[in-house]
Amino acid sequence: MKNNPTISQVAELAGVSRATVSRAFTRPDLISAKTVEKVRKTAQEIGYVPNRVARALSTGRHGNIGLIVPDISNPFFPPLIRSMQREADEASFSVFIGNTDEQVDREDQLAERFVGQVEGLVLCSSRLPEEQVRYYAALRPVVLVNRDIKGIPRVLIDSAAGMTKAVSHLAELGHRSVVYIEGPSTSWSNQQRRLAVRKAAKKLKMSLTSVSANPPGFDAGFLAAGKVLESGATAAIAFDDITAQGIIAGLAKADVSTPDKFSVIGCDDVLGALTHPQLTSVSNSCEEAGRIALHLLKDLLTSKLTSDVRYVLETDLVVRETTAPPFRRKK
Amino acid sequence: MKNNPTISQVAELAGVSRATVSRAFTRPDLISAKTVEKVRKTAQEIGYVPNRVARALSTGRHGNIGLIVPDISNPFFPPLIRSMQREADEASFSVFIGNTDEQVDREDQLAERFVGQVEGLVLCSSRLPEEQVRYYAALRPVVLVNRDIKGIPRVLIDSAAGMTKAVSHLAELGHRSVVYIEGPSTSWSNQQRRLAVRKAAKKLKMSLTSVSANPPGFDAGFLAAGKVLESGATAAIAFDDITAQGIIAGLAKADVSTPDKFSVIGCDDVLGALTHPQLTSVSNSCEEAGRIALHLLKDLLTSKLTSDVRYVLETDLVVRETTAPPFRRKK
DNA sequence: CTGTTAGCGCTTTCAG
DNA sequence: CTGAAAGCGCTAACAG
Repeated sequence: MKNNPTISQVAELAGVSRATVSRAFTRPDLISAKTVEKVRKTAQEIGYVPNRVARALSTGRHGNIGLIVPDISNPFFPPLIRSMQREADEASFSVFIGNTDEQVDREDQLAERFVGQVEGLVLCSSRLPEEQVRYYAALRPVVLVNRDIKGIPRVLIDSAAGMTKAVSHLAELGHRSVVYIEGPSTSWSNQQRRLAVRKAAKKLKMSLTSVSANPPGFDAGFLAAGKVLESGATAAIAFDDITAQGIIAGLAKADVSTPDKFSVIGCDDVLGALTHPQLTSVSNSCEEAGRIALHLLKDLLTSKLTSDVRYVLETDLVVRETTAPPFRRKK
Repeated sequence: MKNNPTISQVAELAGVSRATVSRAFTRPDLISAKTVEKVRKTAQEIGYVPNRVARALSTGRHGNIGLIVPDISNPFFPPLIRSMQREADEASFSVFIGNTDEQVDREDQLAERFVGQVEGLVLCSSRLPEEQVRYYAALRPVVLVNRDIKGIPRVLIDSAAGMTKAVSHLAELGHRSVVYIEGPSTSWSNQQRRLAVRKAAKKLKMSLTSVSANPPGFDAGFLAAGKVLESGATAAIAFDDITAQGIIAGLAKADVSTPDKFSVIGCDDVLGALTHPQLTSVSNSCEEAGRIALHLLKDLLTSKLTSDVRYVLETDLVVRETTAPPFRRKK
């Protein structure tokens, strides 16, 4: 179990050279069928499995890539990881997964650890300083998801369109005052979302305030509910779905029901129809993002990528059950 | 970007031997501080990063492990992956992630690909035939999660205890009639859960019926709501949380609110506090499962594991807001 | 403290 | 079609 059989042992037992054994596994077309057969059989017998590390050192290729995400428990990421994985498998790539728990130093640490043993890196919602990202990008091909750095291939899920629609939707329902619940200030996504909401509100002449819920999550949303109420708004748009749910729970605690007395819109649409009432949310195409990111990385690895790629995925509003006309509070 | 600087280049530029450069990175305590400084600096300048592949070949250790799960989008797994990752990081292990989409051949393929480049493997809910699992276990240390194979270290999540408590909980609230929503009939988990519910109901002299929701999921639960109502029960225990949410939604559609008019309990506790009202559920401690699995693997790697380990994790009931005393329907 | 010398296991020309 | 030989980049005794 510890010392694995090597190519030499197979060679000796099969009565051939090491080169032949090697070829039997990598270029079987180059040697006679019966030799392949013989080699494979004896390999099987002694439990020989090619050592990919040695192979990698020799060829300079190992087909491993690294994927770093801030929080795998955030339902936004699993579909992305899954689709990326799938795309990776197609090219027989193995993927290292790294979870940073939203901490920059852990992200840096993981990237550093990965960079010496991968052909390329995909950084999702990276919180690393730009120069640090560039450092890694200089070492190995890097693709970014939801982080916009010029010169580094990136796929961005642009919530702007969806957010704009969200504001319009609220306006149509009659809301005049809305509050935006902010995510991490360093997050590109948050910046996009905030900006879009701000613009739309201005255009529709709605009043806008904002409340922070950082790091985003159910608890942060729950805690933010008080301030949301104080804001005097009649509707909230949250940085993400989980935070939105927290707000709904927090409001309920204060006897403010959704959507009768307060409207709430989430973002990312990761909960789907799962909750009750079902959350109105800005959908994203994170599966597609994963697929495309890996595609870009593959292209990068085969030098097929020449120009600066900035792939933007649009979003849309999915209206469900947490939005309704505003409730006129007395007093 | 393609040809990375090697130890030799650093050595030459720094005017030392390759061994010294190597030591500057791996055993800095063995050489003078100023040499370390000098080496590190020139390395930095030319963008040298130790090649972990070469290092691995030389030392025979690379600290990589493989993790294979059936479906990363199933909310059951992310927390497990996350805790495993965390535990792995502590020992500077990097983890390969593999998603099988519940397909045996993909699982086999991933395991085969991983086995040549990892120190150990963790297989979650493996669908592989036992002999195949044993094959991999002979090649590399393997730890199983939710798969019970004698002789291979495994951690099992046992829903029985939690299910029993769920039934008791309902009994204490005053319920006399409960309905169990079945998952896949071939699923070991479902069998285990159904059996536990049946036993507990019998013991507490409660009447029990069952309704199928197969394949489990939100829609199946939603559709099952009608039958749940017809059953005459006042409470339901669902095979999993998602199905439970579907039932709640289905009941709501029929103007039966939870928990005032009907109590619902889920299983797996993957939704946490996310929903409103928050779902009462049977927790499965999958985080702990991940942590322990990795711990076992580490022990296995350092030959600290002697006897056959079969670690069983108990489950517990997490009472939240979807259970209440029974509503006495008129008529 | 630092340099020299062998490999780790595999692939890959280059000959036969 | 198969073998011999030369590394891939790094580490690890063993000397100095």
